[in-house]
Amino acid sequence: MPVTIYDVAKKAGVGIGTVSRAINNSAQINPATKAHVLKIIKELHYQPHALAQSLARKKTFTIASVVPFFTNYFFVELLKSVQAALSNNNYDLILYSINRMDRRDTTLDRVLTERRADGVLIFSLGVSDEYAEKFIDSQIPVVIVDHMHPQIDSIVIANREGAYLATQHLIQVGHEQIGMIDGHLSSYPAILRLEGFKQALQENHLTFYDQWLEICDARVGEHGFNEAAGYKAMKRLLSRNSRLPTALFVASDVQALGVMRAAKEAGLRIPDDIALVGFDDIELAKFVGLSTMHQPIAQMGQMAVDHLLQRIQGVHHNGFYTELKAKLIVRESCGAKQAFRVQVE
Amino acid sequence: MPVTIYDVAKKAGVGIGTVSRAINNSAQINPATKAHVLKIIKELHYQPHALAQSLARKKTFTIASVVPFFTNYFFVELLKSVQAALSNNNYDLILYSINRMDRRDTTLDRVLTERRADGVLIFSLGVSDEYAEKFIDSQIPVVIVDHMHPQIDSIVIANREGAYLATQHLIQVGHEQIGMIDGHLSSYPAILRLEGFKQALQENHLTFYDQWLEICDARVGEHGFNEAAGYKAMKRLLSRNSRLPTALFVASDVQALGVMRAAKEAGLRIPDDIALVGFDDIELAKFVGLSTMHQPIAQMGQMAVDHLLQRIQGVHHNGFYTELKAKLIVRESCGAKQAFRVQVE
DNA sequence: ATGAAAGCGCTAACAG
DNA sequence: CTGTTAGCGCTTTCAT
Repeated sequence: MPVTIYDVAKKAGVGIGTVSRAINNSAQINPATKAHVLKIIKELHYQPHALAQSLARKKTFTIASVVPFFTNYFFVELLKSVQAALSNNNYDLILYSINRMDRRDTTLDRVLTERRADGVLIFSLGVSDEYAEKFIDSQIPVVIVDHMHPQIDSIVIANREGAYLATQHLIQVGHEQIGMIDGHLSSYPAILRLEGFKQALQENHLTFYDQWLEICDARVGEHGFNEAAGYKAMKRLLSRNSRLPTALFVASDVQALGVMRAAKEAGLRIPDDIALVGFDDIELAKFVGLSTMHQPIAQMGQMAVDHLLQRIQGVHHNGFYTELKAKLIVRESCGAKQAFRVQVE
Repeated sequence: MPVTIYDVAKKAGVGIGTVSRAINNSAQINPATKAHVLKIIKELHYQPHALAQSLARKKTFTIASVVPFFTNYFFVELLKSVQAALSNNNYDLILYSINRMDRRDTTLDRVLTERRADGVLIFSLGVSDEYAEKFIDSQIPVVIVDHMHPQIDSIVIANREGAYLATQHLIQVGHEQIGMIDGHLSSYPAILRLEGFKQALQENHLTFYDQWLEICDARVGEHGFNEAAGYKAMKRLLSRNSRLPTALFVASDVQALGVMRAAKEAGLRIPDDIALVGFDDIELAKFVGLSTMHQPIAQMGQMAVDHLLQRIQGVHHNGFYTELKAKLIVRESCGAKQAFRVQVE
C-alpha cells in the first residue's frame, strides 16, 4: 500500500491541505511547517500520485503524439527532439503509433477522448476536416507536424521550395535531362516535392518527361519512402527507358540509397552516368556521398513543442503555419564538384 | 465542459452505477437497459475519462518505457514492435527517454513514483542493485530488455554467442589475423561481444592482439555505437598498426559503416584487403553488402510485452531470463562467397 | 438488476 | 497560515 497524503498529514500532525501546499510550493505556507512536512515526506518516501493530481488539477502534464509507424529516420529524429523539449518542460510523452492506416481514426478518437493529455502532436498525418472539427470542438491544443490543415496549427518543411532548390542545383551543374523518383502521392510531401521539381524544370524551360518520373509503391503507411521501394522504382525506370535522364531528383535519401543500389547493379556510375540529389540528409547520406536537402528536423521538433506548450498556456496565434527551409548539401552524387572543376579550368 | 457519467445517467434516467456497468460490459445488467444507456451515450458523445477510470480501478492500462536516447536503429525497431504488441492489447505507451545519463536515476524515480503505468519496460539500461530493490519493493512489474539484472526479469540477445559465431565464421573462411572494433565498454553488449570474440579466437588457437582491438569513444549515452565513432576507431587502428589484420569483427553495423568509410579513404578494399562482419542487420547492411549478425528485434519486443503483461496479470515466473539467438547473415563484406568459390574450384 | 454511497489520492476554495 | 470540505469522474460494494 503506497503512502498517501493522509499518511503524511497524520505523521506530520497537520492537515492534508498543508501537505499539498508543501508539495506544490505554495506561497501560503509557513517555511517552518513546510520544512517539517517535507522532512516527513522524505522519511515516508511519499510520492504524489500523478493520476490523482491530474484528475484534481484537470491538467496532466502529458502530451499525446500520434505517429505513423515511426520506423523511419525522419520520425525518430523528430521524436527525439520532441522528447527532449518536452522533458525540459517536465512533460511526459505518450505515444500513439499508427501501424495500420485503417486504424487511424480509431486512434485519433482515442486521443481525443481519453483526455490523458493536455495537448496533441500529430506527425506526418493528414487530418480530415471531420477530425479537425472534432479537435477544435474538444478545445485541446493540437499541432500538426510535417503536414498541414488550414484550421490547425501546422509546421512543415518547405517541401516545394526544397525540391525546387534541389532540381535547380542539378540544372546549374549542367543537367538538362532530369527525372524524378518520388514517394507515393498519397503523401503530402511527395506531392509538394513533385511540384517543386516541375516548377524548376519549367522556369528553366526544360521539359518534364512523364516516363522519367517514377512513383514508388506505397507499402502500408510508408508511402514508399524506403530503400526497397526506391530500388524497385529505379529498376522500373531503367527497364522502360531506352534513353535515360542524366540526373535524378529523388524525394528522400532512403529511396536514393535504393536507387544507387539499382544503378550499381545496372553498371551505372554515379555521378558520371547518372547524377543524384536526395532529400532528408540522413546520417548515411554522408557515408555514401549523397547530395541532399538537409531538413532542420530537431528545430522542427523543438518548435512544435514550444508552440504547443504556448497554446496550452492559452496563447493563441490564429492560423499558425510555419515552413522551415531545407538547405542544399552538396556532396559527390550530384557531380557538382566535377562540374565546378570544369568551370575553373 | 465534457460530458460525464452523471450527464448520461440523468438523461437515461438511471443511476451512474448502471451507466458504469453498461460501459464495462458487466454481466449484472439488463440487456435492455444496457442498450438504452448505450444509445444515450452515443447521443451525448460520452467518453469515459481515462484518468478517472485509472484512479478508481487502480489500473492504468499504460506501460512506461525507459529508453536511452533512441536515435539508434535498434531502439526504434524495438519500440516499434513493443508499440504494436501493446496496442494489440489496448495498452498505451508512455515514453521516458534518457538524454543525459546523469538523469537516469531521476527518470527511474519518476517512473517508479508517478504510478502512471501498470508495468515498466527498461531498454538497454543497466539497473543498479539499489533501483532493482526499489522496483521489487514497489511491486510494479518490470522487464529489462537488452540488458539484465539477476533480480529482474530480463530478455537479451545472446551477445557473447553472436560475437562468437561471427568470429568463428571469419575463421572458417580462412582468416587468422582478426581484429575487433567494439563499442564502449560501459555498454553491456559491448562487453559480451568482446568476450565472444576472444573466446572464438582462443578456441581456434589464434592469438588476440591488443593493438587490433579498438574501443569506440562513448559519446553521451550512445556507447560509441554510431557511424562516426566507427570511422574514428578505424582511423586509429590504421594509424597505429603497420601490420593490419585481414579481418575485423565490428560490434555493430552502424560502426561497420564508419569502418568501411575509413577503409575506403585509406584505399583498402573490402573484403579483399580487409574482411568485415558486423552485428545488428540494419536495413542498410544489405545495401552495402555487409555480413552481419541478425537480431530478432521484433521478436524481442513482442516477447517483452507478452511477459510483462503476464506479470501484470499476476503470473510470476521466478528469475525469468531469456536469451534470443542472433543469426549469421553472409553477404559480401566477409569475403565468404569468394572463399567458398575457391573451395569449389 | 439497479440506485445510493463510499472511496481512489489529490487540489482548491472556504473559513477561520 | 492552516484545517476542513467539496469536488475531479469513475468503479465498486452494499443494500434493495
